[in-house]
Amino acid sequence: MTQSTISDISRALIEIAWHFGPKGLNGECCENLTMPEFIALDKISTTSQCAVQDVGYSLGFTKSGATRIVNRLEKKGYVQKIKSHEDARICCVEITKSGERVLSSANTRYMEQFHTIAAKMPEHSVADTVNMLKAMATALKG
Amino acid sequence: MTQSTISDISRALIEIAWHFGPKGLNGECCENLTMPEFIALDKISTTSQCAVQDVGYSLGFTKSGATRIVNRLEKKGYVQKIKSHEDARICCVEITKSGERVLSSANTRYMEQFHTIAAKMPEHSVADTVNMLKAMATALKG
DNA sequence: AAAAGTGGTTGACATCGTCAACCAATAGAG
DNA sequence: CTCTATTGGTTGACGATGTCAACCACTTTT
Repeated sequence: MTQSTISDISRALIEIAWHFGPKGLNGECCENLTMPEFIALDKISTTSQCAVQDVGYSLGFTKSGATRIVNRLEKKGYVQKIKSHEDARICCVEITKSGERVLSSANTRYMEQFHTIAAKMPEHSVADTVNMLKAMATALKG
Repeated sequence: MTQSTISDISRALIEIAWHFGPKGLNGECCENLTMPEFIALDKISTTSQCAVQDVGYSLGFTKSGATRIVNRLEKKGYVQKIKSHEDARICCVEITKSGERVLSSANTRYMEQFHTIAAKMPEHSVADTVNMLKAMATALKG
């Protein structure tokens, strides 16, 4: 029992998580966007009237962590903070044109990565693989 | 084009990578083991005469990063460094009993997580899912 | 109007990995 | 056999990133 204490399935999950995770893809998703920044930017782009804490929530960060990541994105010119008219405490975070561009570019990079991998899986069709991953992602949220 | 700039497949991959990655599972795989430590420990447990740099290589870390992570594991009592007899420059890193215990426990936790997810995927059998993930992991290495 | 709650920010801090310089040991060339 | 180049590993300084706790500003409750 000295060798191979962990199972294939754990190893596979880890491999995937590591490759597509914060450290994979050379530690950056696209240009100067880290993985958490990518997730944050996606959240912001798909949420109208996105409060700073909403960003933190989707990343599992504290609210101060949320402030920091939004500030970083703002400094890079990818988002803007605008005070809400309804409630002056809330900052609505909005994606800029530049942010949309970089988000779409990061997406492209992800897709390329995925297709490179998918091409190396002769036993599985790309469509099946995609379906399974989507199902898994859905299951993760539920 | 303001909404939803990134595709479902990217989103699914990110979801999975984030959940099973360094930040997922509450930021720790098991007890006081981080994700990179988990990977390192697995590498060490399956490699005989494991040099410090081998650990770094499997994580994509520099050699100084490798030293640091091995030291952390050593401080926690999960590995031991032993000078090689053949080449006195090399430290052979070996897993301890305590290390094996924690590795196996982390593995269990991973498996539980996976099965919870798999149970929520009615369209896909667990076996199919496992096969696909393994195929993907293999494709990643090749 | 006072008290309690909520959104956001900030300073101090811990963690973690890199870079570059370094030491020790080995291997190769003459 | 010695001198040099290479290799494995460590360390100090540093940058990046997230947390905690205290704080301010604005709202809501009483």
